[in-house]
Amino acid sequence: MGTTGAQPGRRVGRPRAAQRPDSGLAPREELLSAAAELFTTRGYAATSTRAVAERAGMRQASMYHYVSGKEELLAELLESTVTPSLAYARELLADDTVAAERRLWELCRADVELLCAGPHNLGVLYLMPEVRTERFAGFHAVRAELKDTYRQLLAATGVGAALAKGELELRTDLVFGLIEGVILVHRSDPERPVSVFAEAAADAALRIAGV
Amino acid sequence: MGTTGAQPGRRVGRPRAAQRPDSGLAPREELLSAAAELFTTRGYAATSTRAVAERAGMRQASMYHYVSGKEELLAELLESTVTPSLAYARELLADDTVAAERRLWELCRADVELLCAGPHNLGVLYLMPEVRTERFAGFHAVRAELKDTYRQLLAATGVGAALAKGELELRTDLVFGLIEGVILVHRSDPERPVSVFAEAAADAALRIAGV
DNA sequence: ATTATCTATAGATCTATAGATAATGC
DNA sequence: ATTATCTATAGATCTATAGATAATGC
Repeated sequence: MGTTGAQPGRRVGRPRAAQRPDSGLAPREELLSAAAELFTTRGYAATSTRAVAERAGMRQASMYHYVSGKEELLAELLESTVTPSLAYARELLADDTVAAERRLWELCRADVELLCAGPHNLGVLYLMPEVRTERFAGFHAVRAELKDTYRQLLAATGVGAALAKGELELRTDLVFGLIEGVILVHRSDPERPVSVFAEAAADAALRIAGV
Repeated sequence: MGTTGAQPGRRVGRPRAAQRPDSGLAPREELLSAAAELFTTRGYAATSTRAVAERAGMRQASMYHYVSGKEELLAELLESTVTPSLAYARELLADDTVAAERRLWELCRADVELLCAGPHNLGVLYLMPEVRTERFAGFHAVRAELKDTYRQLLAATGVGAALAKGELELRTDLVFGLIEGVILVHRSDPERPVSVFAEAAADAALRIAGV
């Protein structure tokens, strides 16, 4: 510990120019949180390093003490959303005490919950054109594995087992697309309680899958 | 005519510095087409006026002869996609010789077709954070009307008539969200023939609606 | 001495305007 | 004369680095 977690009072290093109420977050986390808010609301390219740093309570140049630049912030935010998803997906895939239909439903529900939860709608990051570049290959790899787990779960259902390869792919794409696209729905009415919404989306996903 | 439509050969005004094979498009259309390609692939903020102008075959400054700036290009692209949608939606809403279920399906199908068709995936424009700003109020207004038409069609179905208000809104949001989100699915596999894909998406939408 | 910050700034953009130029039209 | 372009550029960014500074740690 030590370096993480903001200690109150006596801190090493030159004091910040504009100090603000202690957020309790370590500087790097403050930066990530600021980036999450700004990237999701204004977009990645439209957000300057100055805006991120200033919102995290430090000057623009100080940011480089913690991260190599804007790209690193986005890469980390992307991976931090998709990695827990994949971990849970694998757990579900391995658990054959529960029917595949039920596990697929649960995966959908959990993912919507994850994407819509948190103070900022991290899911919208997935939709940004900038994310498609090679720079975020790490994220893409994890995401592809997640999608493959969806496919395997779908194939394990009664209906799925009977599908031709192309048809299975299409349905996987539709289900996965619905789950990721559902962020847009959430954005259109953020008041709706996430848990109810996540269940409705999971129901919808299974209907789309034809399960 | 006259000012629209590129005449071959003798054209008024200083010749272009770098002339290229005549696209057959009027300069403004060339700019819109260039913007469509760049905005959809790289994102709005990440696309410079220079990139747009140069791709349209003219120098950066010349662009201002035709448009007031980047925002106008985006505004026009947005409205040009949603307006035909709304026109068709109203036609369907008025046509009571066909069952509401069937009309809703047809609207979904046509919208997916429209969003995915064309050389560039215009639908992804809807997803960009920049679009949420006041500047694009015109687009938002038309889009809201389109969504309301979805709602009315859904309410006119056998199932829809029986729904409570909140439930109807949720299903409208899910259907509308699926249709707009489906762009992501298309993007993940652009090879799939659009017409087949559009029908699959419309099927999925009705299943989500519970119709 | 080490650390976390700061200020200052170089160099690379990017947007929008001013004013020149090279065609056709009359 | 009118038009469509061009070149040039001012002014506003924005990113990333260099080097100074103000704390604590030893």
